[in-house]
Order: sequence, then structure tokens, then C-alpha cells
Amino acid sequence: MSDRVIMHCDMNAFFASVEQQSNPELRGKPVGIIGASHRTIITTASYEARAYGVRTGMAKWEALQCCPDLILVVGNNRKYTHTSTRIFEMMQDYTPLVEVFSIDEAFLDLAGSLALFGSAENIAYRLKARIRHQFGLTCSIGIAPNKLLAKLASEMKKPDGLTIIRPDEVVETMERTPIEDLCGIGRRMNRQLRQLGIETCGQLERYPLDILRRKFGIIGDKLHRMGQGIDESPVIPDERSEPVKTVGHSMTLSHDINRRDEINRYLLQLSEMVGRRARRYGVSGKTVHLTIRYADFDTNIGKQSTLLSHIDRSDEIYQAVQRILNSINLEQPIRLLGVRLSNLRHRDSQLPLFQEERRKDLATHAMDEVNNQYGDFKVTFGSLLTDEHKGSSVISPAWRPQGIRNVDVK
DNA sequence: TCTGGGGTCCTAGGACCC
DNA sequence: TCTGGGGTCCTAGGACCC
Repeated sequence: MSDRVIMHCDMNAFFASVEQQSNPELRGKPVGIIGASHRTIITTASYEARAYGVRTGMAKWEALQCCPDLILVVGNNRKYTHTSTRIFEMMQDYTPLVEVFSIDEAFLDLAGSLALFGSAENIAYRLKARIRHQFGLTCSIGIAPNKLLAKLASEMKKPDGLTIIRPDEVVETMERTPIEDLCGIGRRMNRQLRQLGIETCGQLERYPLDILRRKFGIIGDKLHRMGQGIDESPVIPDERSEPVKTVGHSMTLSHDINRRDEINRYLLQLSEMVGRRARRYGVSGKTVHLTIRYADFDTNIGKQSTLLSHIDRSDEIYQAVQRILNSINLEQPIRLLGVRLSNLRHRDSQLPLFQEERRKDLATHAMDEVNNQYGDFKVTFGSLLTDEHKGSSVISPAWRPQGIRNVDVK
């Protein structure tokens, strides 16, 4: 394992850069990519916007306070997924071992490619040149003996960086690297480690392992290894990746709501979104989750219910969600609603026995066909047909280009 | 017009079985 | 007449990632 060569490639300000490429008027200007709702946040800021202090996750109004000239662009997911897919295909020219980590990041295992291409550095330059030439985009690349260090390396120089951590440089690098720079140490863990006086990876490595274990359980061992820059996890290409475990959608409402009929309309829409995606993936689920965030933002209620059988039809999901909602005593107006399906397995392809069930299945199938062909919500349940419920399909950075390949069969 | 949306993994407690 | 354990499944909540 010690002679692995792993590359991590991270597209710079991906959504914003794609927009600047397709619209020259945006080039050189502060651009923030946002969602369609007025309660949206900045999903990506161009480097010009970052210079003003605009950051991912900021509320729209907050970003405008940092940078009054900020140009806000509503994200176009289709454009990003299209570009992203083509970039990942390009990476396949250098190794079949490409792990898509998010819509704009991937790991490549290059150990088997060096004989053909000379060196990992050489591959990095070639890939960068092609991405720039074909898409007008830059990326930051890290090369190291494992994924943890490759990701750390790619973060070191942005934009358009290339950073290599060689095996004999690992110890020195870890000595000066702040713990929060590691992927896996978030805000909370950073705070807890700092309370122990640990600020750098070097200090983390030297900290007594038994205390880490006592305080963090099995995570303690992981932390100890991370501090040394050790990570044995393999690069897993999509076709070998774990099947997806949950399918869900949630939405922050344009205004806080109270009325049950309004709540139901959103829940029906969410159930339809979840059901449609589950059916597209060919899975059904046995557990249904309802998520509610109250107007105060801090109170989040999650309630789940496991059914007697697996379901994938939107109306069945909706009914289950209804039952869960009935068991909750609502205490505040609602800001966000979410529906999720888990306990997934391959859908049973057999048609149900009863006439009524069969009819519903066929109707569902017909509805899916139209939606697959013409886009989401061209055909849907009658109660959804208001302007508010046109349902913009959302893509997240957790998106995977090929979707689900295989699903656990239990 | 305060703070999105998609996931994964881990923990901890309770029910239930043998 | 004291409360053993191992296993699985379920639920709720939180940390973390992009």
C-alpha cells in the first residue's frame, strides 16, 4: 500500500466558473450562484466575489452586504452535470480507477498508469491543459500516497494549483498542518481537539492514543492515524461503489406555514419527488422519514416509521408520511419539510395481485414515462398544479453522474 | 423577507428473541 | 424469587461531507 499514487482533482469555483464561461459578461466579475427561492444561499462564489468575503453558505442578503455589486445567478444544474460528466470521462483516459467524490471532485488511483504516462505530475499537467482547453475551467490538483493527503494537497493551492506531497515529505507536512484542514475534522471535532490543546496534525499524532480512544471511541484510532497522514481507503470507481441507502428530498418553504392543507400539499409534492426517483432507480423502501424544521430554525424534528412491506409508489409514501405527521403535535410554524425513503431494496418486478393496486401501478408508470421524457412535474397529482409547486429539480454536490448502479438485495 | 439540499456514518437506548 | 448475555431491528439525533 505504501507505493500508491493518488490524485485528487477539485474544480475551482465550479458552478460560478461554468457560468462565467457560458456568459462572457460575467468574466472577471463577482458572481454568486444561488437557488431559485428567496430563502436561498450562495452555493458557489467566483474568486472575484470571494475577494469581497463572499462565501459558500452565506444567505443572499449577507453576501450582498459583503459585496453590493455581486451578480447573482440562479444555478443551472443541467449545465453543471453535463460539464461534470464530461470531465470525469476525460479522467478515464488516464486510469479506470476514478472515484467521483462530488459533482466537482474526483480521486484517481494512478499507480498503474505511471508506466504509460511517465509520472503523476505529467498526468496532472495534461489533464489540467485539456480541461482548460475544452471547458475554459481550472482545477486544483493534489498528488500524494493516499486520499487523505491528496485531498489535503489539492486544497493547498487555489485556484489552478498543483501540489505534490511525496512519501518522504509526509512527516514534515503533518507537523505544520492544522487539524481542521483534514477532510473529516469538522467544526465540532476541531473545537473538542483544541480543548485538549491539539492544533496541528503533529500534535494529534503525539497525543496519547488511550485518551483519544476514551474520549472518541473508535474515532480515536482514526484520528490517531489521520494525524500521521495514514489512510488506507481505496479509490472506488462508480461501478464498484456501495449501493445508495436512502432517497430523500426536502424543501425550505417560501414562507413559514401552519395550515394542514398547505403542509399536505408540500408533503404530496415531496412524496412524488421521492417516489419518482426511487422508481427511476428501481428501488423500493420499507422505512419512511418525515423531517420538520420549525420557524425558529433550530428545532428539527425527525420521525420515521417502518412499514410491513416495501413501497415505491408516491401515494403510498404520502400516506405513510401522513400517519407520521398525525403523530406529531406541531408547536410552531414550519420552515422546512423533508421526506426520505430508506431500508431500500430492488423493487419487486411482479405486478400486484389486486386489481386496484395494478391500476395504480399502471397510472404511476404512465406518469413516470411522461415526466422522464419532458421533465419533472409535467404530469402530477391534481392538487400540486399551482405555480408554487412547479418543483425545480435541485442538484447537490453529492450528486453522482451515473446514479445508482446496484442496490442491496436483502 | 436570516441561515439550501443531497447524502453517509456513528451512537445510544429500547423491544424482542433465544 | 437475584435481573445473564448475545443478536437483530427500530428510532432519534448529531457530526460530517460537498
